[in-house]
Amino acid sequence: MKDYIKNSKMFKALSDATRLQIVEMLAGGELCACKILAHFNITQPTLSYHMKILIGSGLVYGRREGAWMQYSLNKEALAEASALLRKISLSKKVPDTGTCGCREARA
Amino acid sequence: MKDYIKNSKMFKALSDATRLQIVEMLAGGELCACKILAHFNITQPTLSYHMKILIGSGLVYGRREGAWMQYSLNKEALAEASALLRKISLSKKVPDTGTCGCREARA
DNA sequence: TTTTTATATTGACATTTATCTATATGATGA
DNA sequence: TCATCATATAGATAAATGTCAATATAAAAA
Repeated sequence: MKDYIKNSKMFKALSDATRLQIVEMLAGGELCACKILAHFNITQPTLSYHMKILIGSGLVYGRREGAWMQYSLNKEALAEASALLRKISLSKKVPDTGTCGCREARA
Repeated sequence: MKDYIKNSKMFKALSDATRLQIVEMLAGGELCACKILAHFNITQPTLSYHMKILIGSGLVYGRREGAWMQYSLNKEALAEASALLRKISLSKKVPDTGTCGCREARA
């Protein structure tokens, strides 16, 4: 899978305000689904849906502990996403060809 | 506006593979719309739509230069997004209360 | 085993998204 | 001014998204 597809999937997981808050909550350590649910005005199936997306993106791990689900961050994945954005933010300008070239390219 | 709403808007802008590629292209410096368009199999109105979203997210600047639109990165915004993810990826575990507490909370 | 608790899945639905075609606007050049 | 080029907007549409209620599944407790 092309990087920009994998990465866009990660950013998609972070593109929902609820999911972003969940990721921030998990920064403090592993949490049970019920604790996460208590912080939002959403139903249990909706949380389950969001967690599935977060896990599918690779940003979050889930493990069953008896009757409960425990969720935690994949910090490596977050660090990679951070590094990608940082690399772009630090990128150097490549000398360009002067003008735009739209007109010329068509002539 | 709450941070996680503003930030989720930024990540939403990056959550589309085409837009993510555009941001990566802009890492090399300012580009004219026509040059960006040439790299994708999308129509001009579709590109216009994506650029509007990127600008709305704060990640990209647009300026008109005569008949052309020149787009460039807001590197500060990218650095901020990167820093947010990095902060989360480096976060330390907060001592928890032991067990999950679902059962107890309900009793 | 039966009941209760925690989570997942299904199906429905309204909203948002990405895309196109057609057209409008804005700027250049003849 | 008129024709052309670059971009933006409008309207349509198919697909994806986020949400819920209802139900299924899995584990624990009685």
